Order: sequence, then structure tokens, then C-alpha cells
Amino acid sequence: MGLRERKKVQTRNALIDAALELFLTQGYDATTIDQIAARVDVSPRTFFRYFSSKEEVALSPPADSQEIFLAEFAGRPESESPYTALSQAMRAMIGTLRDRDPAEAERFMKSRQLVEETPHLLAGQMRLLMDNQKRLVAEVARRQGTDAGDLLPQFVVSIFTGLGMVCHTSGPQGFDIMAKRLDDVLKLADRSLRPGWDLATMTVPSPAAG
Amino acid sequence: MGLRERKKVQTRNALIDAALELFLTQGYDATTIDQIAARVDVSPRTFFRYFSSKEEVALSPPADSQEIFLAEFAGRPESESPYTALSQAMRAMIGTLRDRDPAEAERFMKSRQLVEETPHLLAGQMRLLMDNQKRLVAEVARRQGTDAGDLLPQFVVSIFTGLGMVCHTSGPQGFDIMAKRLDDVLKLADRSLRPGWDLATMTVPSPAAG
DNA sequence: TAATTTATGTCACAGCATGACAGATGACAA
DNA sequence: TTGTCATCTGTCATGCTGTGACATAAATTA
Repeated sequence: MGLRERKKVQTRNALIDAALELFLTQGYDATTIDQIAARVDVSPRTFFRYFSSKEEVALSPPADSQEIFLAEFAGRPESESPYTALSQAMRAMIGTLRDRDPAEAERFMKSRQLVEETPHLLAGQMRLLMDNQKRLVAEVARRQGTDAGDLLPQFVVSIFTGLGMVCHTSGPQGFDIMAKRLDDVLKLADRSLRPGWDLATMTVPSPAAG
Repeated sequence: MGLRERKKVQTRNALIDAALELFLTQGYDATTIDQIAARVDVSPRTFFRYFSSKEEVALSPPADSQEIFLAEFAGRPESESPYTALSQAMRAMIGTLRDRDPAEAERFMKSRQLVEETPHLLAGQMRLLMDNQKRLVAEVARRQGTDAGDLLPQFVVSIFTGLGMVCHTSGPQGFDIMAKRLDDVLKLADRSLRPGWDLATMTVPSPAAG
């Protein structure tokens, strides 16, 4: 990797760190792009060459984590049912996040805390989720052998997204707490959902029905 | 109601109508506050005395509908389980929306179409949902006899929120289509969820467990 | 009609975000 | 090393969003 590219990565990370630091100490709204840029010693215009908006820099860590989740999901074995694959991908994601570069892990945690106390960013994170929803539905449909336009794959993904939302605890964060919370939620889900609910065969339990 | 208050309602509705009209024809981003204000013949400053942001005017109809939903939910009989009450409140909401003032119904439909084609507004609508989530969780917890901090009421509400998201169809809208879609989704949910999943007693199936 | 309250318009201003252009800097070949 | 090229950055200008302050106009009330 050349010097130019290394510098770019460096600047990008510096911008994220400066932004998160300022957001957490002064508040998201009270922090200006000028302040962030000044702290990294670049022009405000340069900030917008790395991030398209103030929101994007704040949500860059969760955006990364969602990419990781999608990768984990795509890598789950075909033998797993859609819901099982989704759950396991979620567990795997937490593991991957924890075992990464500590600096990245810290960015993720800071962003998580920030999002929690900033309604506007919470909305933005939802948008990230919905952006990926299409890809998720497509993959679930493929596993089910259904069409992405069908109700069932959308249903499965939406239920799972709902579960993901419950995992957002308030208070002190940490990968262990996240994992524990996820475990509790998935246990509750296992108790609440009928076996095979996420399979296409369930939708036609008998030839006479429908 | 005095002349002053009547004028305010009139101006507010005029602003919503002008905004939705422009948003749908030119696009949300391409429309400026100045254009909206000019069409209603008020100053741009006045616009912000009725709505705190461009987003708020676009989402004012769905915000109304959520208030209706919450009212319907609060009015459901105590005999209904939390999930049943939520489902019935949803059905009732659609009925109320349809039977209202036609002008309001049209605003709702236009906003729905606009939200669907504008990612930023979709995110905003999700935020509206999450704002009401707290109130919903509190009411569900009351019905269950649990604490709002417990996992179960949050779980129930999140599952239901997930269902609500599936109801967003693409393509031509209409109250009948909405009702049909909701019906399909609820049928799917009935097939997927175990009876009593939304009751607190389910969480301690036997004294030895846990 | 007079006094009070409230809505509106005008003006000024800070912040976000983008386009255009010139200068600085790293990449690369001779 | 040097010259050329591509790319990154800074500066400047601009439009839109959202807010505070203050004066004016309108409705309410007595």
C-alpha cells in the first residue's frame, strides 16, 4: 500500500476519532464540522471528501459492523435454516468485532453510546438497517427457495430486525453485555416461535389449505 | 373555535398540502422551504413556526396516524392479550383513517407514497415509531403485569414493530390494500408464533426451569 | 374604542453541503 | 534525478436549513 493510501486511511480514522470525541463531550448538534476539521488539521472542505455528511462520520462504525454481519450471514452453511443462519451470523459478528483491532472496537463502542443518546442518529442507524434489508431478504429468499417479492422472506427478515432492536440496551456497553443480551433475546425467540416458522414448507401445511 | 384558531388550522393544512404536492412532483430534496411558503403565500419564517423542519411537514400525516394507533391501543379491552390488542388496534387504525375527512385521508396516502420513495423520510418514520415505542412498551408491560424494563414487553413490541414494517408494500396504495396486507401478515404471524408467547406466564413454564 | 395577546414579516446569522478552480503532493516512467 | 501525470487538498463562492430578535399587523377581550 502506497504512502498516499496510508495517509488517506490515517486521515479518515483521525476524522472519525475526533468527531466521536467531540460528539460525546459536547453533544452531536453542538459540534460543528469546522471543529472536527480543525482538530485533525484539515480544511472543512476535506471533511466532506471523506464523509458525505456529519451523520455519516458518526455512523461509520455501525455501518462497518453491518457489512461484517452481511458477510458472516452469506458465509453460513446452506444446511442452516434462514433464521438460524441469521442468529448465528449475529453471534459471529459480535465475536469478529471484539477480536478486531482494538482501535476499531473502541470506535464501535463510542459510536454505539453516541447513537443511543442522539435520536437523530438512531434514525440514521435504522436507515442503514433498511438499506441492507433488501440484500438480506434476497439471501433469505434464496435459502427458502422463494421469491424476494414474497411475503415470507420479508416476514422473516422483519422479525429478525425486530429482535435486533431489542438488543439495544441502555446503560454501560460492552461486547460481553451485547452477547449476553443477544443470548437472552434469542432464547425468548426460541420459546415464542414455532419450529420451522421460517421455512417455506410451513406456508403450505396441507394441499387442501390456502 | 375563534377565527384565529381556524386560520391556524387552515394555514397548517395548506402548508402540508403544498409541501406534499411539491415533494411528489419535484422530489423531496429538490423542493425548498421558500417554494412551499411562496405557494401558501406566507413567509419562510412562518413555515418554521408550524413545523420545526422540512421532515416534520412531510411526516405529519404518519405522525397523526400513530397517535390514532396509540389511542386505539389504549382503548382495547383488558381481556385481550398484548399482541391481540396490538393487532386489533392496527386494524382499527386503518378503519379510522379511511372513515376520516377525505382531505386527511388523501394527505395520508400522499405522504405514504412520498415516504416510500424517499429513504431519508423512511428513516424519519422509523424514528417516529421508536419514539412511540416507549409508550407502547409501558402499556404492554402494564397488561402483562411485568416491568417496562423487563425483556418480555420490549420483545413483544419489537416483534410487532417488525410486523408493521412488512406492511409497507411498494406500488399503488390504498386503504383496502393496506388492510389486505395487514391481514396476510397477521395470518403469517399466527402461524409462526406459539399461543401465549406474549404472556408473562410463558416465561416461567415450570418452577424447576430457569 | 382601547388595551392586550398572539401571529406574522423582516432582518441577521450560524451551520451544512456542494461546485469550481488553483496549488501542493505523491506516483511513476525515463 | 527529473519531468509528467494523477490525485488530494485548500480557498472561494453559493444555496438551503434552521433560529433569534424585533417590529408590525391582526384578533381577542374589556
